[in-house]
Amino acid sequence: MKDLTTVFKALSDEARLRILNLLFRTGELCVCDIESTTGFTQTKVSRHLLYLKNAELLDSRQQGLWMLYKIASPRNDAHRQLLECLRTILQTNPTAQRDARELGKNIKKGCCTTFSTIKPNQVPATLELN
Amino acid sequence: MKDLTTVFKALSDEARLRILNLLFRTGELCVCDIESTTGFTQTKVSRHLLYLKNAELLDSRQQGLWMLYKIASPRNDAHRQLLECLRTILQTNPTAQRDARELGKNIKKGCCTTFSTIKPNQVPATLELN
DNA sequence: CAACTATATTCGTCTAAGCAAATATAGTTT
DNA sequence: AAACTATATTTGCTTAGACGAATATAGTTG
Repeated sequence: MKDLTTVFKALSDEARLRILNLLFRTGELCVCDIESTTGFTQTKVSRHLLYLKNAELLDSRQQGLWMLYKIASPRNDAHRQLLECLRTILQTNPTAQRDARELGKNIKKGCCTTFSTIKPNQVPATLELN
Repeated sequence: MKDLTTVFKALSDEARLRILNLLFRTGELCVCDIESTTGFTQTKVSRHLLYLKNAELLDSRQQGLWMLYKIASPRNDAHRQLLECLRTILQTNPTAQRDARELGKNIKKGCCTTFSTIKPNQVPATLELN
């Protein structure tokens, strides 16, 4: 039960839900992309990413100076179901949709995501403006 | 997004998850059934039930002196998916399973659940002792 | 209506967790 | 190696929320 409360605690904060949403809609982002899209301070983004990673909601890998984060690959069926549930819920959330549009602008301007799986010329449909 | 964090905050506490689990496995319970099964104080059970109800995770109805709580009926698709996800996750959790067995004993002894939908002679399979 | 019972609420205390600013760490470039 | 950059961690402060004990409320029974 300890694990479960850890996961839900990680989800019980607006900043963390917004960060998760960006990652659900892109695939992989560095800290500064999240910073510029949300307007959060660097400390705040970094702290919350750690929180989400401890709850096994995110995986990360280092790419040179950048640390790239993405939604965790599912550990088991329950884990997979939870992640799918989150994706669905965030899909229809107004704040989450607004952030997605903002991220779309950032990517088109060509920010750090050039190091990530998403290139400026490959903006996914869910991020398109309008 | 405010609503979402409210829901996950409600889920981010072990006591509340244990209470939810009992309700997923029975259908409807009064406060004192939850008290005797979990060993929580009356204040604690009552407070957490309110928390869960505010998050629209529970519905309640009054039956004489007793207040009966049950898992909320889904408001929409996302809500339904979340509740199903929770049910699945709790199904395989060791603590949740232990509580279910404890509740099974209580029901067989015939506690307040005689006022509820579950009668001592109708203990559901998921609550059977071995 | 008075005693009783199940549940809800208030109160005072204590711990967890959020935040920004400052600092540390580690990879990169010159 | 020195300057630079992206990210992580520490520090000190402040707020949210968990708890039990005590009390209030409201339905029930005699």
